[in-house]
Amino acid sequence: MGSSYRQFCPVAKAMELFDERWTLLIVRELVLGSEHFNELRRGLPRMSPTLLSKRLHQLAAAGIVERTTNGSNVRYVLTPAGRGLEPVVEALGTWGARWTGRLGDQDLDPTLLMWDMHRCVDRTVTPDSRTIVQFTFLGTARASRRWWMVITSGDVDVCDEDPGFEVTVRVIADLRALTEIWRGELGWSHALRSGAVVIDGPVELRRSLPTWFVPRSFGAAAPSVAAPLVSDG
Amino acid sequence: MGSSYRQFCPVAKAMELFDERWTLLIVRELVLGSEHFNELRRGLPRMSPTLLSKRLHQLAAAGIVERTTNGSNVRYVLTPAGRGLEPVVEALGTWGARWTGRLGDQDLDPTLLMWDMHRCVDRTVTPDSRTIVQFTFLGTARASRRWWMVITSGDVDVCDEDPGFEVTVRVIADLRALTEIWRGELGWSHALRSGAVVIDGPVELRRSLPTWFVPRSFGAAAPSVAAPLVSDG
DNA sequence: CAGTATCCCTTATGATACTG
DNA sequence: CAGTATCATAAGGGATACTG
Repeated sequence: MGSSYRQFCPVAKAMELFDERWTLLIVRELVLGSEHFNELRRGLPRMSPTLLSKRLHQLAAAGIVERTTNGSNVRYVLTPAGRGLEPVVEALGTWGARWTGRLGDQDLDPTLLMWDMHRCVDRTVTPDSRTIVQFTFLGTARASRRWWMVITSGDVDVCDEDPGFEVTVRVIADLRALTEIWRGELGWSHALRSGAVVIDGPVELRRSLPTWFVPRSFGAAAPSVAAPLVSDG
Repeated sequence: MGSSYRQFCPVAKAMELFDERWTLLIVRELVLGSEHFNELRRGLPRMSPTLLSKRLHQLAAAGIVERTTNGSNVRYVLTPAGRGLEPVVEALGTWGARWTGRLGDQDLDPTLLMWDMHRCVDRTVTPDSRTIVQFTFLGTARASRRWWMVITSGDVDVCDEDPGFEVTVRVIADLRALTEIWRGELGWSHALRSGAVVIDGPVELRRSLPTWFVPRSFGAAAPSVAAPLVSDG
């Protein structure tokens, strides 16, 4: 943990734990349901494994995370204190959605977007049979341009290589547009009308696909209406 | 501001601003009503003026604070975006009060406690005439042992030198005990019964003094009932 | 899968003294 | 009162390669 502020104020005592880079984002990932080291890495791709490891130890020492092993199966789980952070993450997300302004180009990341979306598929509204959604992003480096999401009744997977199954429905999207949809700032209908996103496939799937992905994004409720802050992108 | 996380997540975008040391504590001070540079310094005594200045500029650049000058009078005021951080500070404070465990000795600070208390005097319940409360802390370095709070109808001042007025009521307290009272973890009545705090003066003032100070501490509502985290103090 | 081991280097920030 | 200037040190943390 960072060094002490030497203040009795509860805000200061809390921030002693969270004023270090990445810490609260790990908590966010855990709140969102990640449990394994490499799951966390996928949600925090810019973080070095060394640092992630260090932070997890710190969080465990602080009583926020518990590391449990079951044979060779390692899991990180929030303790009650860790779950108590959900309102903090929520408040930060709400503020960030409201006041943080337009995303910089560098904040757009197809890998992260696919990872985030794949864990928020509502399988009560997706087709019963195995469904493959192919995503193509425009204006993105070739390597991370094309993605496949394989939705089965038991699981959702994403990969950047053709899994070989026949594609059920295609999504061709401007990366920023889909990201903004995901953040709740842009509506599917508007994006489809403007052509920033195109859905290609059987009509009933084209219709329902926008309901398949249910952002658990914090603060998604409040699309920014008033003037946001200046972006420093 | 700290470097970018390169994530579109609103929590990450928010934490780009707040994962640097002191930043959110400055916001806390502003929320609590400090406006001038040296007021902020008093609430953040361990922060160097250079760093405070830097942070204020960062907060201004981020649109959270506005610096206004009126002749030679400089004020820092939260913008709407800054005021929007109140729920964040609140959530952190609530979490900190609930889960942060027993204060370390190094978190106890009579100067800070006096500064914090003096701005939370409820002048609707203090005597009408000028009232001087003398605080004496036990087990504290001589220099910061004795304080005078001068409460008038228009103002409240604290100083660590005898202002020369006749003392109206005396408070002799264990520093930790008064700090815990202030945090809402310990009741006045309990502290008075145990002798950790003694109030000396006219009976009606002895009775009412505990109501004079109304903590605006965040999260003071929830004295920690369940097991708090291990303190690393 | 679940991490460690290194290495380097920027940067953050604490301390102190000074100025308009 | 409201800050700047300067300095030295420690760390924080990014990148990459490697291990059980």
